Amino acid sequence: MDAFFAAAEQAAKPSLRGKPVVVGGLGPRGVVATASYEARRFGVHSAMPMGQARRLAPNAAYLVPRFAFYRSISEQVMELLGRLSPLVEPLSLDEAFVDLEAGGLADDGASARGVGERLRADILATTGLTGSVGLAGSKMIAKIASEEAKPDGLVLIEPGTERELLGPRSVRILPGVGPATGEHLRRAGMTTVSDLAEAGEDELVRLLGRAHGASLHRMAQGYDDRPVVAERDAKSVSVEDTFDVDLHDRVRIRTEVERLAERCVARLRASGHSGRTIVLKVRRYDFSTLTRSETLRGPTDDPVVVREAAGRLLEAVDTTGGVRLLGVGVSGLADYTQEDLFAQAEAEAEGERVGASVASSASASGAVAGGSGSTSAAAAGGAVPDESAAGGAAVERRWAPGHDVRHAVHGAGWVQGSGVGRVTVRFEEPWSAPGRVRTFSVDDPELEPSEPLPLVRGECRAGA
DNA sequence: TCTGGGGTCCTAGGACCC
DNA sequence: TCTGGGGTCCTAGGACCC
Repeated sequence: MDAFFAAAEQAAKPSLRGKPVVVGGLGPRGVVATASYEARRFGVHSAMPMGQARRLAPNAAYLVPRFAFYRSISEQVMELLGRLSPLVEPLSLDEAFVDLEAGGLADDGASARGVGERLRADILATTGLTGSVGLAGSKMIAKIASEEAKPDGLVLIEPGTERELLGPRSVRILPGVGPATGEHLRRAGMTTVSDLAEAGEDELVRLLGRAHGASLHRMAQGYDDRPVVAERDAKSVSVEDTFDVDLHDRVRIRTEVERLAERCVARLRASGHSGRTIVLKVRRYDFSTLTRSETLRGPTDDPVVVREAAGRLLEAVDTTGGVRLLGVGVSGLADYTQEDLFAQAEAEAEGERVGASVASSASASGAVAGGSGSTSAAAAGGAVPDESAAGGAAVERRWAPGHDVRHAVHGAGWVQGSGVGRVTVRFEEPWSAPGRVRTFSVDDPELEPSEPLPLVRGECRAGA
């Protein structure tokens, strides 16, 4: 999808079409998630600090991401891809590989091009958004082709022409070559793909390590036989927060870690997993980042166990100077249910009792299955957040820029901005002309948050 | 207004085991 | 009895991707 988040916002908000739109974090430490093509002309791009984007494009519309909305569009697009082939490998909300051969719909350039053009038309009809298609004989080349195709295009790279096409290009177009590897290669005198292709595999391995060197050597020849993989299991679940101002207070840091642990476990459980390794992540005031991890004897999805493990890991971290970011993750995932865990803990406890006293086996099983006993209630009480401090933030969230609202008299609209007790709303719908702006009190009883409207009007999309 | 959040994969060293 | 050769697991960090 082309400039996906920004394009989705423009589709939802007629007044933003043709205008620079920047979607990203609006706090003091936010970065750009997606810039519309209009905003890119000012030099704004993904991962840029928001402050820098505002200097470059002061008149752009700045919006927070609405992931649930983007996900619903993404599902529509992925459904269309699923009609082409059973082998669809999503890379993110807005990008996927499709194995057309496995779908039996295309077996040469002409048929593939036809499928690609029909797909683009279907995506536009279904979502109101444009997508770009790259067609080639491998994932790597198809990806490069899709980059070339953007925005709103289709590029087919005929098998056999890969090397001449890639040769003169920068090493940076190869997947897996980022800033560090690019610089590494430049210092070794290699800047183009053909430089890499001419270098021996041994030299690349010596330079970049076994796996990276070997794979880059193959990619530089235009050779890539990685299959399209439809279902891959998640390997980890994590949550993290960057704070608007650095945290110094050790007690506050501790409670934030505990809240992150709760959120992480909620997501872990929602995904139907448990995990063995708990990871704490700390980014300090100077941006130096460290992780500390602990592997349990068995997988858990118990919030108390994860919270306590994260807390123990924090004990060993020096936070003097301040903390900018905290994160908690769980890896070593297993798809055990809670029942399985209890059964497993019982079994292990039984096993331990055979050779040990009852007292020591009880503490051992606690270490495995978690302190789901007496510490639970106290810890849950301690984790209740201080709501009074979050009052202002709650108002901000309720009227976040870009979010949909409904007014009893004026109908559907979206928040253009808010502050000093006022909220400014533009009243328009995806299919309407650009609408008018009105301002209300933040506690106006006639104004309420609402769900995003579909971008394409009407129910019958299937015939598209 | 200087740097998000969610992931994946790889490497390297040490412990441990046979 | 001056020092092997694998293999696996764990931890920490780094590069990369969207």
